[in-house]
Amino acid sequence: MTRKGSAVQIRSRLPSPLMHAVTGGWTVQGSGMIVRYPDGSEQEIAAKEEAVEVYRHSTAHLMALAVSELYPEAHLGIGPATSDGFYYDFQRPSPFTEEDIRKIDEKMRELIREDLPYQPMIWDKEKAVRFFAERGEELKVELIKEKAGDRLSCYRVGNLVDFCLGPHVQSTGKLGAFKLLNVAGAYWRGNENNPQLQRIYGIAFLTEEEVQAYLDRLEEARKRDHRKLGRDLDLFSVHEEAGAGLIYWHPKGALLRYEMEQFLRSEQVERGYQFVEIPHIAKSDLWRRSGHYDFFRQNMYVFEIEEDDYGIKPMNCPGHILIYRTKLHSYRDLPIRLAEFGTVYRYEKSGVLHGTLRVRGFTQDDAHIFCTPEQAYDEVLGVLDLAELVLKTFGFDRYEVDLSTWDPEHTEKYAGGAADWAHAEQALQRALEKKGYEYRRMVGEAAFYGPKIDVKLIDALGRAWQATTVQFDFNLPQRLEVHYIAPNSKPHPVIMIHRALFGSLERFIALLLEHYAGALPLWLSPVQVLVIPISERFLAPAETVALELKQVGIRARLDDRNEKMGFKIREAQLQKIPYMLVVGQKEVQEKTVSVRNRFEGDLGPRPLAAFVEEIRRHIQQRSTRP
RNA sequence: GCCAGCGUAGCUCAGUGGUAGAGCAACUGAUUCGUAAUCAGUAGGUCGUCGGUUCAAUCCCGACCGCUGGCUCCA
Repeated sequence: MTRKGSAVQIRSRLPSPLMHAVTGGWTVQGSGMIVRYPDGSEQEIAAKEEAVEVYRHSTAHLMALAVSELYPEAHLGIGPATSDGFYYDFQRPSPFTEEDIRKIDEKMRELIREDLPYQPMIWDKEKAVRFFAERGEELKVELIKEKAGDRLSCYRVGNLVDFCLGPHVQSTGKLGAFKLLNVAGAYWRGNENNPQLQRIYGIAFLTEEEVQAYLDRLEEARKRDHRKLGRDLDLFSVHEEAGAGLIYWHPKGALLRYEMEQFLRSEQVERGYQFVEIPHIAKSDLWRRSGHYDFFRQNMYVFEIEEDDYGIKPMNCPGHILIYRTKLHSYRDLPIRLAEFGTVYRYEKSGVLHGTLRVRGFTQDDAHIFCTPEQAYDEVLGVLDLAELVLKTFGFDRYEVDLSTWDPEHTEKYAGGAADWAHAEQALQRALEKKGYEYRRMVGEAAFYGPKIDVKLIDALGRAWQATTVQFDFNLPQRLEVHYIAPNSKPHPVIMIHRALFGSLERFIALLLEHYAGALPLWLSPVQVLVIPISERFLAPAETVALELKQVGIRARLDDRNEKMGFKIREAQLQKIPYMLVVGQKEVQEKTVSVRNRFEGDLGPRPLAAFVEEIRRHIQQRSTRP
């Protein structure tokens, strides 16, 4: 799963919207779970992962049975296991209330006590279709018609019969460690145009302890929620009167962004990137030519100035292209790498907004690489190298890598020709393999304009969010005539690679906060050192200490409030300030400061110069700890 | 956008068809303190907004705004 020396992790194939499974604690040989296959045969499952999946799936059936008994008017959708539980979709005229969920939970436990068997049956397709049609289970009929062969399996538990591949546990008495969590609307078969069903989510594990552990972790996750940390640490705010999905960065948050930008700016300059700046709005002429009005208009904010239509930029690419196009470029000039911390605005549906993870205005650490086809592979590799440095520097060791390719069945949906796509995919794939990353190939997941590599990071609740992205673009160079002069002195279309490493600063900061539970690495901490005089009598020497720290570029603050030291330390701890320096009688006499670290507590006194040396080293090295 | 839940002081949360409370934070004063909360006092809310029902609405109903968990979509 994890390649030696790298840190790639692929999550289970059916991700839950909630958290990952709690693992560990499984010591017995074999799972001890006997499952029943469609042909009636039984077998003990050895692997815990498989056992728990069956357990969850059977719990989903149990829930469907409970629902069908309590609410006979409810019809069945699908009910799979997820990475930490299960869900089942129901079609019902009135929504499930929280009271309904409680009743369903109770009913399930009652049915467990009845120890009802899961009985497999092999039916003819015709019989199954008739059976479900008679029961009014039209969704099941649709599924069977589409998915089943001539013979198919169904399972009966109580009065519930479900079209299902199995296997299942022997009887409901084997189940019990579960909890129903919430109800959500979910479109039938994931299509927005289909009717919306009601999905009931639950968690299920092999033991009650694991269920509890999961709930505890949910509670823990709430504490590292970036929205809470952002407020508590005074980093950013969102304002109802100003609009949803628009982030206001406070001084401390802005400082964090500044540090991140400084870091990445210098790394990019070292690697031959050049920084540009472009306006935030452009006339519709540009968006029309770029194709954004055809493909992205529903996400754009448009308005009018003196009878001309304008659009706020949803992407930086056309702007960078305008700069590239101001002169003819020889193949000798390439690659040209134009970078910008570019703020873009996109209309996002209100229901998808989420803290700073999904917003309507955000700043990308964007760059566009203009190169020749021959240079593409090296450029992609260079981007991946830099991406790895970024993720490592910020302490991320858990991420997913996807290679999104086009759908070869529907090539007409895409810009660019087959040769372009093949060449680009190969460059991406070769670079991934060179880096030794384990990745998932996502066929048909490419943008219409080109294939891409995405790196996704995981939030506190286990949800994956795209950060780094490397995308080829066959659309813009063509539409906006982006060329270079080849050795044969003819213009050739340039290869354009769009890339972002943080993805967006807003999103990356959210993930960073959740990753560190707010205790940001020293070099990123808005306040690095808090100087605490023991009482007002030592205000003057403490002030001197703070001043000396500031003079050498350390972000130090003095807590000059008339409070007890313990109180100040408590607040500093809650603010996750990396170092606290206590100054009192002893320190003044001995010409030292007493150092306290947020993780290690009191480290004792030492000369200020020694402390400065140590902390500057950590800052310079961008240590992720302390 | 859709489904469900929620919106009371800066924060966390009580509460009621008869115009609202606690803790923390803030402010004032006292205290001058040795590694996660010193004590006392003061002030602070058109109960998200707008409409409706009612003699009377923070509470009941509706719309809108915003937030949360999903779905669809995405950096």
